[in-house]
Order: sequence, then structure tokens, then C-alpha cells
Amino acid sequence: MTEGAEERITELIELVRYHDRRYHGEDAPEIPDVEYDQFKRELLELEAAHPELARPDSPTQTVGADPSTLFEPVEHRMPMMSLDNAFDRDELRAWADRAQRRLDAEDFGDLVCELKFDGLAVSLRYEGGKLVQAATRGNGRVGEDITANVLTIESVPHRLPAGAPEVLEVRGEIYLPLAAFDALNAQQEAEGKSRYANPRNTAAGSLRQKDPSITATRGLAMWCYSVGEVQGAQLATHSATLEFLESTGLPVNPETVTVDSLEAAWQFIEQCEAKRHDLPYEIDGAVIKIDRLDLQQELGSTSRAPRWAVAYKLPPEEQTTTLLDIHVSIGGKGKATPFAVLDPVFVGGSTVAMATLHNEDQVRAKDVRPGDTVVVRKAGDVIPEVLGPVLADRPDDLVEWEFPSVCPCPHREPLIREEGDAAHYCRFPRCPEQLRGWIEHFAARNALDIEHLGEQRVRLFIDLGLITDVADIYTLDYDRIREQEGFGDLSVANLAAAIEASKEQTLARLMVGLNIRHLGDTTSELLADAFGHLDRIMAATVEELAEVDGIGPIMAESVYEFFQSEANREIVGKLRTAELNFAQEIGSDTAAEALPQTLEGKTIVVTGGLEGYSRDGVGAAIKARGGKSPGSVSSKTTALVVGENPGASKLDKAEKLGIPVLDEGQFEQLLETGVIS
DNA sequence: ACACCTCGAGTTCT
DNA sequence: CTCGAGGTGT
Repeated sequence: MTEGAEERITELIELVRYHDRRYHGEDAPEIPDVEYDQFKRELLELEAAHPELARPDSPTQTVGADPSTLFEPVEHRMPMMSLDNAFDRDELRAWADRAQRRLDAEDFGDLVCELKFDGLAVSLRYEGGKLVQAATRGNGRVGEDITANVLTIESVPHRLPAGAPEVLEVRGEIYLPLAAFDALNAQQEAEGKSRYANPRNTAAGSLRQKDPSITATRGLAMWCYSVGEVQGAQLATHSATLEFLESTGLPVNPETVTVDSLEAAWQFIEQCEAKRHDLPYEIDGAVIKIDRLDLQQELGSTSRAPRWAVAYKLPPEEQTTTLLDIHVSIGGKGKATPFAVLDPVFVGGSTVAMATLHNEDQVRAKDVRPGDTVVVRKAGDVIPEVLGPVLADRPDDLVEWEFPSVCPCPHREPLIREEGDAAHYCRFPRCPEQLRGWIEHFAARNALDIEHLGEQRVRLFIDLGLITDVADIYTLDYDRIREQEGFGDLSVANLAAAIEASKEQTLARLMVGLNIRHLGDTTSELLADAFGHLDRIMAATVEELAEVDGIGPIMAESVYEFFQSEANREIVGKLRTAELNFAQEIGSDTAAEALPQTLEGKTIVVTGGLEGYSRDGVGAAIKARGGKSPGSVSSKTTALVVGENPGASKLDKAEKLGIPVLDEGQFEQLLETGVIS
């Protein structure tokens, strides 16, 4: 026991040291802070449990290197709500109408128009005029303590003048001014380091620095736009609140105006759009708030957003660039997907060089041709999308693009599009591109979940001839790997451990890893639960497979076909020799039965991240109580649970269909009782 | 036969 | 996120 601990401690010390260097030296951390924190915490715990093994040179013993590696959680005394969005004039009017209807009779009076800054929402707490705490928004209820870092921001006063309220909680946005962003990048470049992509992410990174002296050099700034808890001040309107904040020395944005009609608010929005790029900081919209606090009180809030305010989101930025070429990528199941190779263009906060075009018909429908000038934007703020060509700029001689007839891999086998299919497929069984896709898929998080086996390494192992099918993962030649550049004893040990651990994954995950056409997470689970063992699935007839609820003739045939193949049966044999788990663990079912089936017959969709669950964990919690949790909202949905950073499309759909929207607290209650409050 | 859910695949960049 | 396609119910 102690021996194992000693080894692990040595390993952890190396890990933490390594990542310390990555983090501080090059500012290019390889792993998320959370993982780093986990390593460090595990090390602390081990050292506490085995004091005799504690080493004086352990990173946990170093003074000055900030012992509190985690930002402590802070519960907001008043929740920090998000805002409902409007994307056009009609939606803005709809918001105003809703508000008007809820107020008996009278007009809602003045509106305060503010810019919506692209930064990070924070809450500052002043007690007796002194800044005692700064916290991130987090999930709105609980954030993280970032006081030490916020104290380094110039525009944030440490002390308020005499006569300040006993308690003042100020809400605002911390952002990185464009000048500071540019200066920072100039410095990065001078030092031969890589540029930061956009001000928002850089601001976020700067605030999460473990060493506040680094934050101090970044040039962050803040705008204040509302208050939380206040003791010792009486305010009647939002505009008066802002004036009060300003008089107290807190930074309030000068573009803010108070208007007396929705029409005037719309004009403010139009001006925002016009001067968006002339401002010395980035904005992503405008916020319209009802000024009178008594009316705000009367309107109240839904579970996630106040009814007295609305955020107008500026349309996503569009850019034009040259479509250099259209290439084709081959997926793990042989699917050939065309994608646009673009002259790199900065749009929506990052540089875009590629964008999927989905399939042949989509390319034709969009009528894009290599050589075209095309319009590009980010769909849903993340995924680059080619909207279409600028026909006026098209050279006369540009020819229509044709789907390549052969696979891009060296074997150049034909790409086939079958009748009724939208996609082309490479059907060559030994296509190296397919193999790479399959291996990556096998190691992916929803399959065997093998850490430290990513795209780069898969490519390398295939090139070295170490892997010719998925089962070879379990007979890797580690001595050969150790010879490779970039592989030390530690990383090889980590990889081996991850591969070893994957042998214990569930049958459902193994089924996902087998890469059978038409089978994914859900359908693999259906089969694993129904048959209980891989051997029984292999032995099943098409009819038996199709008897499973949710499995139809096409999927059944696909599964049957897979196991008919001699090559596939050989792979299964090798996996058996490697002693992978072929049985669906019992116990998960019995454990599930033990929980009260509060969600029987209910369909709960979740969008955004929840505090108490991982993304997979939420679904598991719902299913464990007899409910279903699909990935999209439909008329069958019982309720939509909204967490941090929710997807707009699900929310919109739920609102259109009149489906109840729950926050995490209400969700917990639903899990417990099965009742929507 | 059709409509409507669902599911799965591929995808971008930090 | 978006598209395509399988499964199920009417």
C-alpha cells in the first residue's frame, strides 16, 4: 500500500512540476486548471495520509507559489441573473409588450440603454467602504473568489469615499480594452510567443491567473452596471443607481443613456451597431432596462432572468474571404465530407481557415466554387459556416466544383455515393484514413475513454506500424514508443495506465468503440442492456436484434453484418484475449431500480452546464429515475433545464412550445419529487 | 405514406 | 451547430 503511494507521489510531484513550468514559463498550459488542481489535491491528500513519505522538495511545500491553487467558491447573496435575448426589432417589441401586459395599466416609463460588454461578469462586495470580496458570476448562484486578482485592476477602487453605504455589492463586467489587448500581443510577438486570439478570452485567462502579479500586467478594466445587496442607501431608479455608483468613484460607462420610448431605445441599438468598431473595447450588443425600481420589483424575474431587462444581441459578424479550395476528409466510418479551405480570416473572435460543407448537395446548393469570394460567419458563436459566394466578384472562368472520385488517402480507392444517400463513402477496408478515424473513435470519451491517446499519437502509431487495427492498442510496443521524441517514462506510463483502465469499460462503450454503422451511444446501450454480453449480441439473428425497442431492421442488419466479417471477428478475438470486459455490468440496473422512479414517462432536456453534474451525469441522473433525456426539445419534452451558457436554440424552441423552463434548483426538486414547481 | 422524434457524424479553435 | 437518416406512431 505504502509502496504504491510512494510511487504515485513521485509521479504526481513530476506532473505538478511539469505543469507548473508550462503554466508559468510559457503561459501555454496543456491541461485545464481543474485537472492541475486535481493532481495537486491528490498529492496533498497522499502526503497527509503518509506523512513519512512527504518530501521537502514537493511542490506542495514550496512557499510563495500560492498554496490556494483553487479559487474558493463564493455564494452570491443575491443571485447574478442572466438576461433574455432579443435578436431583432420584433423580439424587442415582444419583450416590451410582455412587460407592459404584466404591469397594471400605466406605461413602463423611462428605459435605460446600456452597451453590452464582451467580458466577464463579476460581483464586488464593499463593506464599510472597503472592497472585501470579488467573485465571478459562476452559475449565478455560486461563483469563484477572485479578490486578489481584481485588486490589481486599476479602475476598481479598493476603498470608497466616506459616506459610502455600509454594504454595497456592485455588479459589472471586467474586460480587456483593445489597446491593452494590442499591446499585450505586440509584447507576445516581440518575445516570439503566440498571439492571443481575442480580448474576451484573454481577459478570462488573465483573471484566472494564480499569480495576481501577472494579472496586474494585463491592463484589465471594468464597467459597473448594477447592484446586488445594498445596505444604507435609498434608490428609486436604475439611472439614479448608476449616477450613485459613479459619484462613489466606480467606473460607469459614459455611453449609457436614459430614453422615454421604445422607439428611442431602438435608435440607441442602431447607433451601437454603427459605432461598434469605433469603441475602444468590444461589445456584443446592448441592454435595455426599465428604469423605475418599483416597476422592476413588480415585474420580478423568471427562474433565470429578470422580466424588466432584455439583451439585444448584435448579429454575428460576417467576413468575406477567398475559398482557396474544397478538400474532402474521411471519417472513421468512411464518410467523405467536403470542407472549405479558406484564406484565413479573423471572424467572430478567432481565425477561421476551414469550414465544413457537409456534402455534395450542400456545395451545389450554396453554389460555392474554388476561387470564389465567400461570406463566412460563426454559427452559434462557435462553428464556422460558409454562407455563400459573392457572385459579383466571381471570375468569369470559374468552373463548378466536382466531388472527387477517389479517396484522398494514398490508395486512391473510389468514393461512392449510393442511390438515396447524401454522402459519399470510401469502402476500402484497409483505408488508413478510416483506420485513424476508428482508433480515435475507439479512444473517445463516449467510447473506451482512453486518455493520452489523441489524434497526433494515433497518427504516429499508425505511421510506425504499431497499430493496424483497434485491438493493437492493447499490445502496443512501449519500448518502441519510448524511443520516440516527446515520450518520457512518465507519459508512456500514463498512456499504458489509461489503456489498462479502458479494459473495464462497460459493454455499451465497447460497442460504441466497435464503430458499427448506425450505432452510437444510445443504441449501443439499448443492445448492451438487452443482451447483456457481447457473445449474445454476436450470436443474435437480425430478427432478434430488431426486437429490441429502438432498433429497427437497418440497424439490426448493420450489427449482424459487422459480426459476419472475418476481420471484425478477429478483432473481437484479440479484444477477448486482451481481457476486455464483454459483459454489461449488472448492478447499474439494480442501483437504478433502488432510486424512486420520480421521472417515469417524463422527458427532461438539459442545456448548458449544471453546478452539481457533469454533462453525462445529468442524463444518467434523469435516466436513473426513469426519465428520458434526449438532446433536443420537442413537443414531447416535459421540461427544459437551463444551466450555465445555455444553447439559444433549445431555449427558443421551449419558449415557442410553452415548455416549462427550470433552473438547477427546480431541477433538483424535480429529481426528488417528480413535480415541477 | 407521412410526420415527427431522436440519434449519430463530422466539425472549429482555444 | 447543422445536416441526414433511422425508428415509431398515426
